[in-house]
Amino acid sequence: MARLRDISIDRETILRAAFGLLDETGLDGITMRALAARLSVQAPALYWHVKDKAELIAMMAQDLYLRGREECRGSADARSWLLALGQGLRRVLTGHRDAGRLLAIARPLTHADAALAERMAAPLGVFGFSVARALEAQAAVLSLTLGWALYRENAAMAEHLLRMFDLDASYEKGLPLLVDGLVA
Amino acid sequence: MARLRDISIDRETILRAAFGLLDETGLDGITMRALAARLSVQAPALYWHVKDKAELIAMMAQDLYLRGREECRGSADARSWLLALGQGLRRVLTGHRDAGRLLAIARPLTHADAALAERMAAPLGVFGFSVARALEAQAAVLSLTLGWALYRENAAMAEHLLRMFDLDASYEKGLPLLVDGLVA
DNA sequence: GACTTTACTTAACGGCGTTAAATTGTCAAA
DNA sequence: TTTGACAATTTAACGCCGTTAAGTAAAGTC
Repeated sequence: MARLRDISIDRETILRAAFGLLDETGLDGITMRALAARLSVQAPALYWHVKDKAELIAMMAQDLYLRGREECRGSADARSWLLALGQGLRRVLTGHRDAGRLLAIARPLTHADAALAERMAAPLGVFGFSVARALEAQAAVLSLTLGWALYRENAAMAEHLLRMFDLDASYEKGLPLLVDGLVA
Repeated sequence: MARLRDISIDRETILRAAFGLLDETGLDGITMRALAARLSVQAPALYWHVKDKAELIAMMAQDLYLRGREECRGSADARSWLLALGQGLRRVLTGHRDAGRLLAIARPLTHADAALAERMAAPLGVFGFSVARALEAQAAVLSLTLGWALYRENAAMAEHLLRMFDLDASYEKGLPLLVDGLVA
């Protein structure tokens, strides 16, 4: 497996390096050249593993979503599942610089078919939600969470405004309000 | 006033042209050269009126926010005011291509001081909200709305998924849930 | 050992935001 | 009525970006 170099790159190492670069330099700092340099490689080498930059961003977005959804497993009812979804994604998003902006500019999944929709709806289906209602509820929670993350990333605006109210505590308060309505 | 050309450009015409360009070509289509061409001008001419592209995007974002807030005026109580805020902004965002993405990447206002915070909180203050509670409530509504707009702009993802649930109707349902909790 | 495949390199292209410098038209003062 | 300051643009260019094309060396295959 070892070719020209002792360890060669693959999609996984590229993804990890991209998150490292994101945290250090922000979304604007993610360039193919900078990412390649971090992997001790020339920029065009990345195109062997990744179609283009948009696909890389989409990979990162999907990774964030999946990590956010991990916390939902084991929830006892729809209410706690939706709360865990929101808080899980929020924790993941606050854990990476510009993560909200990244999700905002990421291009959507290429193949979103009915099977995917049903897979996404399955966890809430266990608690008696129809597919449509499950997707609606998730969309609401994810929308609120993503919007909040974007608010939070506007640090300069938050600078003065955050002294006048607690954005994080506000989310903790707002999320249950929405979720309670969704499960009612 | 007429100089080299019959009509010269100013910040207002630039802003309008930028929205026209946004609607026709999307966020990626907004380049200083394309914007200049639309105004029959060379790109560097824009820098006489606008500091840089980030300022232009910030101007557009502010314009969207202000237009969204216009519908709130005349609301009789906090509940209807917050509902009007959400629906107003949502209507503005759906009226421009990539408007959500634009808000997501726009850099925050440079001078967000205590006076601005109080001005933002004033309308809800009339209905007995403290400054902190007013800012919290607005942040919640705007977060949900912005998040929803971003969802909506992912048309390809929506393509198949939207056949399984109605995103717009879902917002109409989700917003009151949140607002009812906020005013309770 | 010849041939293919994998995974990279070097070189380059066009487009981007932005800056510097030159240029042109307008207006006020001399 | 010429002169000079000023406003608003032009031309030219720089460095960076994503991306593609073509070349190349190591590893796998027959």
